[in-house]
Amino acid sequence: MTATADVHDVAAARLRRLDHRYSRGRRVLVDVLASAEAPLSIPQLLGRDGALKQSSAYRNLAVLEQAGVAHRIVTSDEFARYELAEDLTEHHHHLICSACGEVRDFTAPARIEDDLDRALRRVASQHGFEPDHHRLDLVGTCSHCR
Amino acid sequence: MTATADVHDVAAARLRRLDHRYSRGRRVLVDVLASAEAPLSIPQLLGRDGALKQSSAYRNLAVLEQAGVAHRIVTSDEFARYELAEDLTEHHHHLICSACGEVRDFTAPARIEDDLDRALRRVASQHGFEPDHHRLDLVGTCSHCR
DNA sequence: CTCAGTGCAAAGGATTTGCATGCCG
DNA sequence: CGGCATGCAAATCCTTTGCACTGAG
Repeated sequence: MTATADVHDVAAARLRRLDHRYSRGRRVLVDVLASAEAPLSIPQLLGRDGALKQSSAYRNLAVLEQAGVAHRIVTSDEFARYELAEDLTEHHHHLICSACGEVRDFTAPARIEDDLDRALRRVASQHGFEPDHHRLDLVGTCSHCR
Repeated sequence: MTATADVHDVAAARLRRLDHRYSRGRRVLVDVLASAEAPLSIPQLLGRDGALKQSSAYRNLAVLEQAGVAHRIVTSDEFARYELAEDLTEHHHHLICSACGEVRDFTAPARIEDDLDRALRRVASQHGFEPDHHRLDLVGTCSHCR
């Protein structure tokens, strides 16, 4: 599977749908996000590819998020972090280190996910709430900060 | 039950432990948080009690969080929000409206929670991660914004 | 050609901090 | 009294925006 190529195809298509171009800067962002093992902050993104410029990165990440290509998450950390949209990766959750702010991906057993989804749908309907997605994070201290 | 009084006692004790005083401003913050049905942003807090001053509120919420009395949460919203620490309320989760940013509390069935805890503990140990707590949010659109 | 995308520098805005004053212990 | 707490205003710092320029279609 040429997963990365697929991601670019999808990204281009989703941007086109909103009359946006899949420019070099946006492609680089998607590349970096696709090769990351966890959500990245803007400083981290800029650090991973010197061609990225701060203001353009902010702008393009906003566009990518609008288009459903990228997803923005905030921890208690000072920076927002970005990752590829879930349907471009796989459903996963985050280990968040409250000491250093780092985030790491993990997946939960399917049975847990299923039960959770069912329960959340029930709760949502009780509150007249239209569910979009759930967010499950484990907050604690990473092995490095212990 | 004089739950609110208890909360103040606990708050005072936890602050004292760090050589901090349970001043008037801090008491007011705890009062407002205790009577709220959801996490509140600083503007919301200031609005609920005119005696609260912005800079002191920020400072005192930071102190209350350090002391384990209050808990800070961030949504995709522009403001951070505060609620009482979980052991002063009861374990709950949040419905987060991605349209207006409002947050509402809900609780999940005990079986779900138990399964989740077990699964998360397993995942954490696999990653050499020291778990503190989990965070489960349901993101979507509230009845008001639909 | 035209108009979205880019990059620099300046502006915004939530949060933090300096400093003089007030108040609890 | 001594030191933390307070409040105003000024400073910070992540993020957004204005504007002139570049590049994709």
